[in-house]
Amino acid sequence: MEKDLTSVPRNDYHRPSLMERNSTTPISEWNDSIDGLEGGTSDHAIRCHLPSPKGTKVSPLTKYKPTKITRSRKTKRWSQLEEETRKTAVDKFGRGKWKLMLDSNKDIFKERTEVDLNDKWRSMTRYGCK
Amino acid sequence: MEKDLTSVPRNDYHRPSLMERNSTTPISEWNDSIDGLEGGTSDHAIRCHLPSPKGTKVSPLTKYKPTKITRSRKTKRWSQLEEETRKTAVDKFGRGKWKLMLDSNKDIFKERTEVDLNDKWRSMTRYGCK
DNA sequence: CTGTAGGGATAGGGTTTA
DNA sequence: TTAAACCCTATCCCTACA
Repeated sequence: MEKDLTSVPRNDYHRPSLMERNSTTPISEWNDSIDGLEGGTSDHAIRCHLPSPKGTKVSPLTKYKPTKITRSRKTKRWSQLEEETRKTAVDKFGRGKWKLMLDSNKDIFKERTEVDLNDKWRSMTRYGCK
Repeated sequence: MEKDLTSVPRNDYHRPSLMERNSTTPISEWNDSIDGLEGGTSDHAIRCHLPSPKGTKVSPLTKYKPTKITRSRKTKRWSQLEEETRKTAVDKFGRGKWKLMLDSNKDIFKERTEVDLNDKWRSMTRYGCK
């Protein structure tokens, strides 16, 4: 079953849910969470990377494994105006008030979500760039 | 970064009552180190300690418009011990007896609320995984 | 009033694209 | 390869209701 690729805006709230997107994805959400002792002196930054079970249960006949994760949105780089607005909004409302920023600048962030704002903020601060 | 950084150490976090949390919502942001893999015992010495806004502007009588709030707790993933304990407790007391579970494991669920337990249960069962 | 259920928003880990 | 952009969902907060 193919999905429609008409670049649905994010209003379509059909969540494909990993399983639908990639049927070989193991349902390992909490079976091996190693983030145990974080209360206090958490000092382990190494996540165990278990071997991915990919390929262990794939029938040799069904070689057609469309891992195309049909993104619902096309990648769109942040414009200067958007970045400026976001920066100002963070100074004004504080970090984390993404919804508020969004509502206050609907026209500018027309195609962005709160998560996008958060993502942008993260990528901007991740490497020292303010 | 010119944002105010007020870190709230999770360990010393005293969970106030609902009313207390509801009335005085701090505007402060927690210190966000992006990496999250800091030693924990090496860099928590120098922090700006802003005066606590407790009791400065609370007016229980007027319930103004529900303003957007900021989080007062930093996200903390459930440890394996917590999950195990919760799972056992569910088997023991039955689902929904969050307060009971909480009281029976105060030491483990030190920083969790009944709602947290419920939330965890929800996320665990939300996708068919039990 | 206490405690639970559920909706909604954010934080952070992961994946895909450029 | 790296980083930006995007996705997924665990966690948190609030409100309604039993």
